[in-house]
Amino acid sequence: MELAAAKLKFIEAWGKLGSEWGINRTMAQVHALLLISAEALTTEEIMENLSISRGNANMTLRDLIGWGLIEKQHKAGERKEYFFADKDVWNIARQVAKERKKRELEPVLKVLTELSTVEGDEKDPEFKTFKKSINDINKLANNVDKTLETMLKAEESWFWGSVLKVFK
Amino acid sequence: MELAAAKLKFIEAWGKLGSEWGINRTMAQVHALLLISAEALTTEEIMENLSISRGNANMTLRDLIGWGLIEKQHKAGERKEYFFADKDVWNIARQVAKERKKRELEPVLKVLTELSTVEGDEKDPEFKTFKKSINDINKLANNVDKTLETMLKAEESWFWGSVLKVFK
DNA sequence: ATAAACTTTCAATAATTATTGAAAGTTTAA
DNA sequence: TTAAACTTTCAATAATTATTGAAAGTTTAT
Repeated sequence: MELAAAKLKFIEAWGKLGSEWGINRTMAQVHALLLISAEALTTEEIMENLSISRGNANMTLRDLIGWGLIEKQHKAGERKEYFFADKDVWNIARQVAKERKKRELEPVLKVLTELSTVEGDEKDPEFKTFKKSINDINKLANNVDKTLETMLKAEESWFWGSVLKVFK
Repeated sequence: MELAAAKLKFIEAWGKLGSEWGINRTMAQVHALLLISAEALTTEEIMENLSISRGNANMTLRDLIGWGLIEKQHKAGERKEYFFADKDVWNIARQVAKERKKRELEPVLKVLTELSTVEGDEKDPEFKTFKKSINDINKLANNVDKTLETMLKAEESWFWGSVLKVFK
C-alpha cells in the first residue's frame, strides 16, 4: 500500500472509531490527519485534505483544542494559524479519559449518589431491586472513577506495568 | 424523592450516558427500566412505561438480547413474552466490553496491523511520522485489548482487587 | 483610516439516525 | 380451519446532529 492510501485508510478508521464512541466523525478525522502529519497544517490545508467547509473546519479545530488534543502554532512572518496534534499516544489517551470523565462520568456519579439516598419500604421488592441496582452500579462507577484517576496521574510505563502484571 | 421519581431519574441518566457512548438512547432506557424492575415486563408494559411504539420496543428488545443484556421469560399458561435484565453489574460490564471489543476494537486492530506493514522512504518525515503514530497506537490498542481480555475472564473481586492494588 | 488577510459566527440546509404504526407474519387453542 | 393473541417487519416520517457558506468580525500593515 502507498503512504497516501494508508493515510486515507487511517483517517477513515479513526473517524469511524470516533463516531462509534460518541465523538463527532469529522473531529476524529481532523485529529487523525494532524496525528500523522509531520508538519503543522493550516485551516485551508485541512479543509482541502478532508473536503470540509471552512466553518466546519474552524469549529472542529476549536473543539479539538478544547479537548486538549491539538494546539495552535504561529510561524514567523505569517498571519495564518497552523495546527498540530500532540503525538504522544499516552497523552492522548489521558486527555480523552480526563475530558470524558469530567463531562460524562462525573455527572452520572452525582445522580447515582443522589439516587442511593432514596428511602422506601424495605419490604417492597420494587424498592429493594431499585436500591440494589443503584448501589451496585454506584460501586462499579466509583471503581472506574478511581482507576481513571490513577491513569491520569500515571506515567505510561508505570501504569501498564502495574496493570499488565495482573496477566502473568 | 419518591421511588417513582427516582426510577424516572435513573432511566433518564442511563439513557443519556448510553447516547454519549454511542448506544441508542432508547436501548439504554429500556435496559435501565428492566434493571430496576423486580419483575419481568411485557412489551406492552415497556411501551407504556417509556411511551414508545410497539415497533421500537420490539427492535430495541431484540438488540438488547443480541447484546446479551436481557433475556426472555415465559410464564406458564401465558402467550406473552416477558423480558428481564441480568442484574449482576459485573456481568453487564463484561458483556458490554465483550460486544464492543468484538464490534469496534477488533476491526480497528485489524486495520492498524495492516497499516503498520506499509513500507516507504525512511528519510521522508511524513513517512516516519505516519509509521511512528501507527506503531504507538497499535501498542496502546493491544494493551487495551489484553486488559479487556483479562477482564472478560476474571471474577469481579479478583479483577478489581488486582487493579485497585495499584492505588495504595 | 483603509484594506487585505485571516477567523468566527450562525441561520439555513443536508445527512444521518431513530421512531412510528399499520400490515404481514406466526403460533396456539379449540 | 379459523380466529384470537401475539410478534415482526419496514416504508414513511420525525427528530437529531452535522455541515455549509456567506456575512460579520478581527487583526495587522501601511
